[in-house]
Amino acid sequence: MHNLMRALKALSDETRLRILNLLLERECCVCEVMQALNISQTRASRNLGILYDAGFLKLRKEGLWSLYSIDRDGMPEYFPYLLEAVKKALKGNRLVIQDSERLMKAERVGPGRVRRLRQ
Amino acid sequence: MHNLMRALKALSDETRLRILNLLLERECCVCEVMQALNISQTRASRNLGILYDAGFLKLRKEGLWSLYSIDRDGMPEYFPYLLEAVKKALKGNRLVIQDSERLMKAERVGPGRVRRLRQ
DNA sequence: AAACTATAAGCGCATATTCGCATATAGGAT
DNA sequence: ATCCTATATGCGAATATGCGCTTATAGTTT
Repeated sequence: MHNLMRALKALSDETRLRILNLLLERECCVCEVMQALNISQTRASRNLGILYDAGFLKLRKEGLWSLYSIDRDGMPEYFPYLLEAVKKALKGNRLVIQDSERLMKAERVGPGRVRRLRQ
Repeated sequence: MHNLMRALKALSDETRLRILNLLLERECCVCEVMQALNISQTRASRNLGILYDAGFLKLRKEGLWSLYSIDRDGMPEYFPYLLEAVKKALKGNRLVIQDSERLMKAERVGPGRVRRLRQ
């Protein structure tokens, strides 16, 4: 019950739904999430952490980068139902389409350079 | 997206998950929920209302009673995935089993009499 | 070694959520 | 009409959540 609640709480937030949408496409590092959603580093990292703690994501470190992706093998057996619901509900959503488009243009550079690029 | 968030928020609460567990078995009035979960009238009513607003429940009035049940026909197409996840996750949970047992013994009497019975 | 970079975490503030108490509402009984 | 009953709602207090600012951590480069 507690794990279910944590999972549902993790999903019931716009930022985290948008992040999940990205990760349903492919593995991302924190700075790619920043760019795709156009949010701060703190916010990207925190919300990735919440999805991670809830059991949706796995983490792979590569140099300075933290690469998050959906943990299809490690998640509880009922999680795929939640992901399926999210996928269906977000289908065609304007915002998440925009995010996905920005992800394609995103570069794997850190927050420092992202900040410089924005100006 | 907003509807999805509201649905997920509605589900990410222990009281409401326990209520949903009852309604997955059968239609209930507010006072039956009170008895099964052993909670206050306010709390039962409020949380039923939240599940209702999120789109999970339908309401049928019968005299003084408000009879809530799962709105299988009226809910968005992706809701059943959420319900399936909840059902699987709660399977075997000690607390919800207890709730279900107390529901069987519950009587369709209002909070006044419930209060008297408790003492 | 020092300087730089990507990410994580502490802290404080603003907002949201939950619940109980009290009260309102509305149907039923007398 | 009044009284009783089942449910809903306004309000306030306690708690939780989200985010930005700042700083810490740890890997990389020079």
